[in-house]
Amino acid sequence: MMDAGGRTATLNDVARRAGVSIATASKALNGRGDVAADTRQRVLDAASALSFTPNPMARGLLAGRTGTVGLLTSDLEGRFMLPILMGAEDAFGAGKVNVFLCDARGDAIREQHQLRALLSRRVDGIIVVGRQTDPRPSLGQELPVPVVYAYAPSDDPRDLSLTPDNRAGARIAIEHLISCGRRRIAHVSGDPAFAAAQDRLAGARDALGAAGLELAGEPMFSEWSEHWGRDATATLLERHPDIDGIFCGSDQIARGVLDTARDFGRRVPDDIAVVGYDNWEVLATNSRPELTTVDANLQQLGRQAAQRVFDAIDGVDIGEGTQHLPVRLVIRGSTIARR
Amino acid sequence: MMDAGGRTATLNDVARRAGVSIATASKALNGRGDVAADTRQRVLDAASALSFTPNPMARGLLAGRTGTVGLLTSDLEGRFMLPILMGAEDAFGAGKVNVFLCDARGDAIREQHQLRALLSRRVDGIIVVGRQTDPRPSLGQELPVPVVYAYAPSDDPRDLSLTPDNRAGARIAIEHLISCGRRRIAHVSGDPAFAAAQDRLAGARDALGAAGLELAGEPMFSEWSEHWGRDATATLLERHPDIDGIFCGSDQIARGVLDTARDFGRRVPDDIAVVGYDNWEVLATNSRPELTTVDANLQQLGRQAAQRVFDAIDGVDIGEGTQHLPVRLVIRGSTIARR
DNA sequence: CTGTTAGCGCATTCAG
DNA sequence: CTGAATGCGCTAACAG
Repeated sequence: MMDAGGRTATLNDVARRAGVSIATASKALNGRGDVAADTRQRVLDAASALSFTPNPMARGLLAGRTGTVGLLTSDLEGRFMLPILMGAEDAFGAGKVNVFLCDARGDAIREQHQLRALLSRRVDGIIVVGRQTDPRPSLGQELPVPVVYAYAPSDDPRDLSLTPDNRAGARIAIEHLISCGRRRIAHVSGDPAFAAAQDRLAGARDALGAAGLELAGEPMFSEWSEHWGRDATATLLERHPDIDGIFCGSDQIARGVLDTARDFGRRVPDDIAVVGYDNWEVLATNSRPELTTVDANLQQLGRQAAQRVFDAIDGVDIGEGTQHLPVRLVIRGSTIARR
Repeated sequence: MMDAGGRTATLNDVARRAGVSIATASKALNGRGDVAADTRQRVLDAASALSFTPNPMARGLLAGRTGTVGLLTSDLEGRFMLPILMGAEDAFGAGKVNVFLCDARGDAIREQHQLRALLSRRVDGIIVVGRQTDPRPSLGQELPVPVVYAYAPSDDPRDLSLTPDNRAGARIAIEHLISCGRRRIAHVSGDPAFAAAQDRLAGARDALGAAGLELAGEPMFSEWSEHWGRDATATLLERHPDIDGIFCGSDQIARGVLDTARDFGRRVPDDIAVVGYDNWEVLATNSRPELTTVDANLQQLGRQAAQRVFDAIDGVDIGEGTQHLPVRLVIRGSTIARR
């Protein structure tokens, strides 16, 4: 990596060591042009002997590309950010692209700041990751690089946004409950101001309607917490003692639901089947019984977002509008009893 | 940002617009050398009119510094990675430094790969974040940039590592239980192969010994899960029905402990006080009762790691060896009853 | 097949 | 005070 002087090896060093010109060395290393086989080998040997790595700045200066992309998140804490980030990092890391991570902490001013920093670094593209599925303000159309929105869609239909299909997720959850023989299904969800809450309710009603059923009681909205899951279930079991299924707006809520069902002496899944949402493993696989839940395939979503940015950088038209990506149901013991 | 041709403005454009040479423009913008006040103003006006931002690649090519730092994590999923990452991003983001995120997925080969990528990008420094507090292989002493290890210390004492003080954490947890009047305290922890498990046990014994007490029964080790917390507690209450306090190796385990205590009709904290570890909020604040737990101040740790890298880049000697950073106890309802 | 030449955008000599 | 020239490390034309 460094010669005796502590300086990192340059193409010049490689060329000299191989006894060729700097241009030939460049071609040999990049497989460009025609280079004699043995010459190429000499260059490769010299390069590896010196642990030569091309300076991406010099390279980028020519190409006008930096081989970097910006990942602008609005909240690193978020449970949703991570799988997306991993997926993106995955897709990029495979190639020669590196990711600049910027956390705006959900602050619009700070986001502008970070955006400027990314642009001044000449990133080749940007992925914007939000923490909710509610539309967020667009970064605008005037940016010199392609932008893809992940999880939280942009409010401008000219942008490309990838977001999980909450409505379909709720549908498959309800269909599963119905296929388990449940007919009196209630819904306990989080803050009704969230698009996710509304979309999931809509999906649930879609599926119930298609089966000629209705929700047992009014949907119960409050907050995305275990506490609420517990409280809601207590109320629910009092008002509708005959319910045999509960579809929850999140795994956290579902955990609370399971707790209270247990306290009330209802067996899950025998008396009541419960479905969560998010497949937050630490919650879903540690409950009694383990939780059937909807997984939004977020890592996949992150990978796709990265792929779209790639494509856009390569000049491919990636389309626009909000695309709803498929989700999947993970079936565990809270809907189907273990043998 | 872009002129009519869609090209981003260069120093040349600024100079021409201001009617000066490119060298003068450079000096004016960077406050170097002597430039007449009105000339400087003309240049600044031109620059802002063109939204000029210096190309960091051209600049870095000259300076040898890039203003970027690499964050090499071994596992993005990890619950510990995040606060550290946030802290670091925080400390850097404040200045003119940006963070390259690399996830090695816990794979040594992949880590080498990422390391090369970071070095070839000429990062000015590197933070290595691990997912356990067990020592990890050093990246070596031959790197051309400073490296700081966070959470997982390096196994080479010549490296600088920052890791939470698990032993002290266990001590304050036990001291708190004792101060709550508990005398028969048991310990349920995770995988004994983890340094964290051993350090916490040692700290617990320190504090018990200092009070002339001993652990109630043998420490119980298995895995860091709710399931194990439940199973362990069942065994524990059978063998030692008189215990009045349980110190848990993690919040997950503590959740399981609370569950089983409840099943067995033991009131928390009246009959048994429970302390967790990690302050994983989603678990700790949603349990019944909420969980008293040890917080490792990870965000703080991340900030410090970033600061050390800064200092090292500036040529300050940052020392070496493993430094154990202070942790704190967060007291909630599982040890002190709510009024 | 190989080497020479000319920049990419910028900061820094050194002359004017 | 200002500007012309030099080079950071590399690639892409073109000559040889």
